[in-house]
Amino acid sequence: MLDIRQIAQDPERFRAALARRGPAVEALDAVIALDVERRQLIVRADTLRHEKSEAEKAMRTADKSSEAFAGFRDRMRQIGEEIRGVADRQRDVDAAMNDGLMRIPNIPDDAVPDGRSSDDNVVLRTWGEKPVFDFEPKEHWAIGEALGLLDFERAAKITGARFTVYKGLLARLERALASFMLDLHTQQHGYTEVLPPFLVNHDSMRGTGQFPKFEEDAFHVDDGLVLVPTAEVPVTNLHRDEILEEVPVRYTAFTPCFRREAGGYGRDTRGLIRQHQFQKVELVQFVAPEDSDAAHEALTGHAEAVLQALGLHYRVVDLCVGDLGANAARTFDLEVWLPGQNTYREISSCSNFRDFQARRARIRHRPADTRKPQLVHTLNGSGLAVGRTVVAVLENGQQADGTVLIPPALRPYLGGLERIA
RNA sequence: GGAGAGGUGGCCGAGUGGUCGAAGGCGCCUGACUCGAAAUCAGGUGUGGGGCAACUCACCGUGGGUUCGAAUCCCACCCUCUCCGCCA
Repeated sequence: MLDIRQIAQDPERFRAALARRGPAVEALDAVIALDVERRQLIVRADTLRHEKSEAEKAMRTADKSSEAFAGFRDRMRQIGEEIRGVADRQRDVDAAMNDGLMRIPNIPDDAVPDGRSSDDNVVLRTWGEKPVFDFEPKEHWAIGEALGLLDFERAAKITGARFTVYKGLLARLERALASFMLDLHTQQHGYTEVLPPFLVNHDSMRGTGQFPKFEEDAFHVDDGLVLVPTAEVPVTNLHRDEILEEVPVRYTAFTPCFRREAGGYGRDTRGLIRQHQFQKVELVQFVAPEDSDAAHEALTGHAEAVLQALGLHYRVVDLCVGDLGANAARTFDLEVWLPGQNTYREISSCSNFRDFQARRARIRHRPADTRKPQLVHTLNGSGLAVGRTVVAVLENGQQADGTVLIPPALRPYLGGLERIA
């Protein structure tokens, strides 16, 4: 959520920044108009309430059987009616303005490149090299099914499309990768491990910006709860409505993620790339505003460290405005090389939200100098998407004989196992 | 699921119809004392909104209601704790 006062103060700045995203600008004018009306109503209600409280002071000491007291009482009834009327309108206007604000996306950082789609993203750097094969590399589902360790058909039977059953060493590989990543982030990068609930309420979904715009993308269960689409939601909301004593705060969490993938019907129908349920190790940071750009670079580096340790070739791209998520001010994607698909695929998305989520979720800290609470900046990134890491390990480690070589760094987590056969 | 207790400022905790944005304590800030620190003493210290400002308004779990007036009374809901039942 953007700050209505900043918008009112300098609407042109916001208009220009949002125009880069396209049609989002129009919602801005409606919100500005509602804000003007809102302020007028506040002044009116405050004036009435002031008159009321002055009268109340007089009534405290007045003789309750006097004529003056009776006169006050009648006047007070009248004021009470007026206040109720103004307050009702105020509540409606406030709700409308707030709803509008909640639907306006974040303003992109000036550094975000122009562009309409992922084709316009800018490659910042590349690590490692494409592995060379003396045979035609297969795609991960072919490798997994040939080994008898991936079962899409039975998953479709017991649940439906876009679900998978992992078996044997592949199930263990997923578990090993998660442990490996969590150990790296907690021991080397200063994150505290968190195991949050996998169901959250609507307030949490609003706090991180998934709602109200993307309600149809989530799986809803009864009682108004929602299956988490990412650990970002429960972990960032850990500190909703709080004033943090110290920043930065860094959390990492391994959770399942559930997404309807509404609108993605034709895409990635085979394999593990686009599932309704997948697992992810997430990195979340709460930092002082002046530190968020540096924290963004650092967090991206923490995600990169996983790929480097696994020896997986990847590149880092700076998302253009057209590809940038609604809540983010800036996002760096990590794209791992998948030889079976002969392409780079997103395996991590590292975003700086600045105060956009913090304002929605009311997450603040006390700066040492002022002691006045101030909104923090929030950041998060996958470190990494575990299912897609399994894909990368399979496709990059595949051998001519159908076996898969395990990256050395991961072997301690698999009892020393060197290859999946 | 049943019975009971409770939700008040950064934290603990008092407050049962008006003089309560709220006693007291802890914590924190400033000053005194000290070479310095601790201890002690004095003062200060909630959050958010509106207004150029003086100033003003709201907020005691959430939402309604009663009343001239509600932290305080009534209703609904949410959450926490204790005991019982059930259960991985």
